[in-house]
Amino acid sequence: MRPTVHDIAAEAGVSLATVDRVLNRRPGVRRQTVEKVEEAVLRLGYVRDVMAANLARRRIYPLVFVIPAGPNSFMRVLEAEITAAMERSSVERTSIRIDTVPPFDSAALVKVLDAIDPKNVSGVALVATDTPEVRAAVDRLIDQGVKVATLVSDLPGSRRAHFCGIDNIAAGRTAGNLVGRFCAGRPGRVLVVAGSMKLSDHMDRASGFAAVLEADFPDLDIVGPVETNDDADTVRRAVGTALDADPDIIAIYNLGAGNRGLIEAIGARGQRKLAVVAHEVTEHSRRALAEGVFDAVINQDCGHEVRSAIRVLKAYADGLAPLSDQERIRIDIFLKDNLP
Amino acid sequence: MRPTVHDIAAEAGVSLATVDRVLNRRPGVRRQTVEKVEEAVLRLGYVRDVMAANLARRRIYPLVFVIPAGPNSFMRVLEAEITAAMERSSVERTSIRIDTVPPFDSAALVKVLDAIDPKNVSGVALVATDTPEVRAAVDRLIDQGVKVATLVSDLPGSRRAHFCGIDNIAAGRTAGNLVGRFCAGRPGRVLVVAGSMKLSDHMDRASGFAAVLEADFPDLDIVGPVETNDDADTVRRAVGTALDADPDIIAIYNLGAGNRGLIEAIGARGQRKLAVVAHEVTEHSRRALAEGVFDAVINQDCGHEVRSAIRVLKAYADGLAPLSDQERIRIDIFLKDNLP
DNA sequence: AGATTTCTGATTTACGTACCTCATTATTTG
DNA sequence: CAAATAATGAGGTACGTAAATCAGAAATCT
Repeated sequence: MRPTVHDIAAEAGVSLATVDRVLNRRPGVRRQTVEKVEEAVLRLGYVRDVMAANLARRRIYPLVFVIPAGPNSFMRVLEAEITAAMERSSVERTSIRIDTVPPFDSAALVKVLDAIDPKNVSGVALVATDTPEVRAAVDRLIDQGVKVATLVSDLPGSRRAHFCGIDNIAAGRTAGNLVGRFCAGRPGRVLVVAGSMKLSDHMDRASGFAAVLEADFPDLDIVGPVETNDDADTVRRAVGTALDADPDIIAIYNLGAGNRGLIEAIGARGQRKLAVVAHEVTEHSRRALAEGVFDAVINQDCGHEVRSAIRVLKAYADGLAPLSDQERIRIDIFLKDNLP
Repeated sequence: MRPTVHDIAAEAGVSLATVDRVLNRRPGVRRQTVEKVEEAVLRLGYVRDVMAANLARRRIYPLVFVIPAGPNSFMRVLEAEITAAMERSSVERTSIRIDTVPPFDSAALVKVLDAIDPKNVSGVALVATDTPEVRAAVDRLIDQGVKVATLVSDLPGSRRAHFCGIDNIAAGRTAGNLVGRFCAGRPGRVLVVAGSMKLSDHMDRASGFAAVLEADFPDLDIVGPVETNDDADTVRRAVGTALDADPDIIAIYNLGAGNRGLIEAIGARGQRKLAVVAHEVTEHSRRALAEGVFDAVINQDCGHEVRSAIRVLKAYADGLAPLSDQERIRIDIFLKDNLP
């Protein structure tokens, strides 16, 4: 049987009330006594029964997800996953709110973050735009006791508790390896399409991709990255222009969103044989894979990311460390055969 | 506020005791009254608070994992993951036991399954050898009220509640696609190495692989599958013999274990350029990937599988349906760049 | 009708923790 | 040394459910 607070009280030779005060960091206990209790906790290997604790304190975890608005399919899937999590909220004792902000607008993001009431919110997960103002706003939240996790795109240099997302440098490297192999020694140029270099995930992918191409596939040269603000129509125009201008482009790596535009641009130039690697399994990219327009899609499981964010924020709110292994998000590679 | 048993009692106009009898399927309630209570449950949208319930009934979930003994790295990693889960057992209210059985020995497996006491075990997860006797033993367990999940290798035709593993036909197809692309149009033969055709996962992979090669890469012919009982030395000898005998082998797909033997056989014939795809990230395959001996490794996250098995068995023991999305195990593709 | 048997209600205790009040004992301060 | 303050103990209630007991009501059988 695992020990209970009663066992701790007996072991430490104090009353239940004192144990409770120590465990919950309430004042009114002498340092000596605190140590006695803490030793007893260690000796018996006591761990708080989180279920009983939550039951007793009628704990609910008010969480806020801050995600970009707009037509970006991936973000809409992410939103759907959050909505799905909201339906489990009564079971999981969470109370989840979604705040959407205009994409690529760090001022708006800061405003939303500053509007969060730390008294009624225990955790915030946000898709971060990597600017100093956002970093400052996040740190302000943290100073007010709110636990913060970044989602999809990290905020390096901030004090966020956790990043729920993939290693984007490695993702870029993976894309480089795939593009290189799919080109199979054929020399040429690779068009790189990005959303915005203000997103740390896009930055990282671009640099990982470039590093692999330079090191392992010297016959392939990079064109770009072209910035499109993740807008499909911009992607379509940019890719079209680039393909028409440069007949030596034999591969495309879209490290951002706007896959619909990419598919349209390629479709309009059907004769051309291109190796295409993109990110995120969505309605569009899934079809493109199945039809052979895309060769591979690199994916992050955003359902996993959302669930992970919730677990992590709850754990931190309880003062616990999350189970690191379970929270690592994989870099998925999807060919048409292993699509889920 | 979510409704409680008290609300149900009031709504149905019965006492708490009756509600309890209905909810826990205890006898002694008239059909009419049962219906009244069930209607009230539906009307109020009552869901049992699993935490409070477990607290009250001092619920622990005694689970048994039945896995193959022997040096198979993947199985040892699996075992390590189960051991890791055992350390969380006090928090997760589980009590986990591992039973190991000699590999490929369905008689021994049946014996172990039959030795499981249904009174003290609520769930069993097993790596199944696909034979009629095992199927029968599993169904016997199920008839005694034990929840059963298959792990890694499924048991088609049995009444197991859940399969914690990947779609192995799709995994084989994925391997076929990778091998085909890595050969880049070069004609030749592909050596297929398997563990045992008594494992449904190996069967499925072989058929998926063959289907893709036949359909999409007609220039590649299959040699094998060679059966090795997942023994590394057997793999080494078999691959060595095949390579020496047939200079047209340009690729190898090892759909079973024994990667160490494969690496040794390839290493001893260093001059030969081969596309190699194998399964499962282990110490050996990881190094082989990093060193360029393997080109890709298809993986199932066995940590995820173990955690999933536990969640699923607990859910079924509580009479709940598991959260299907979270329990789907992905077919991971690993290149050297996206190794976790 | 009376005797059973089958339901149902009322009430209680327990699970492990949180949190509250009130009383009591150390310890420090003036 | 008395007064003030800090530290601790004792005991209770609550969370939502499980499970048990016992008494009484209703249905069924003889």
